[in-house]
Amino acid sequence: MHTPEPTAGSGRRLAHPEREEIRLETVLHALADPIRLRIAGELADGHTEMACIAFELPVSKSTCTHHFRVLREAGVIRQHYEGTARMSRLREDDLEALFPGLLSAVLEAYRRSHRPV
Amino acid sequence: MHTPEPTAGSGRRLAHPEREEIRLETVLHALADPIRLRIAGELADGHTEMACIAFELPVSKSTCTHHFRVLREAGVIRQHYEGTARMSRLREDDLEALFPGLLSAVLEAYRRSHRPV
DNA sequence: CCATTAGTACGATAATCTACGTACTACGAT
DNA sequence: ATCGTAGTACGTAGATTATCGTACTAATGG
Repeated sequence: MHTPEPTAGSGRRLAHPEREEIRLETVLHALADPIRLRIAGELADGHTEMACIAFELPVSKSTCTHHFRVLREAGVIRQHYEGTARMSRLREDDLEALFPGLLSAVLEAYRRSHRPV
Repeated sequence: MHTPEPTAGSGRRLAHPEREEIRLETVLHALADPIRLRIAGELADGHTEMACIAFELPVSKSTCTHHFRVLREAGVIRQHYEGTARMSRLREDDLEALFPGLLSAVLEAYRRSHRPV
């Protein structure tokens, strides 16, 4: 096997769960971390699509990679490459279909808790 | 110190966070565990008030205590003694005031995921 | 070709979490 | 007073998680 992978699309492969594979506990766990909740919050508020670097998170690059992977594997975000940048967006349609009102309630709660009143 | 505590009320003290102290991340974390999600689900569906033993959870007594404490300290449930039984109920009013729609969305999602269609 | 940029993979470490058993306490009933 | 019931407290083992640094890769631009 000298031709390991066709390297389809933009070159790098990203594993996403299918809609039916998304589990409630996993989604809640993904959103229970402050860094990841903030990522979801920023994706929801204005920046529907963002590269990882644009978040300016208070953690190292590799920790950042880790958190985006947790969100992606939980089914909270969808990622694809654009050049060297990995763009992320919320899977609002899938989550809404599976767990109606859940994501929007979390995001609204996030706004209330983390923004000055 | 021979009179350690007034032992008020039903005898044993239980620490609950005030409404303002309840944090979104902590609530999500509390609900992200399968056992605790199930507890919340059973409290929501018919048994507004239940003793710990009545849940028949597939874990030991001490683990059971642990999970109820996580839920209580997160602000998800309120507990009080009735004889030797510790009764639990969801803090629906507090959670609804803080995070509107969140608890009901989680519970509805739980019903969809964990009950046969 | 070389440098830069954006991000991954791997390995380590420290913290946190879940689970358990054992010993204990508080209440109610006999 | 003693017993059973419901649950806690404590110590601990094992798993998972968050964090980091270092080394690497893939795309873009000189």
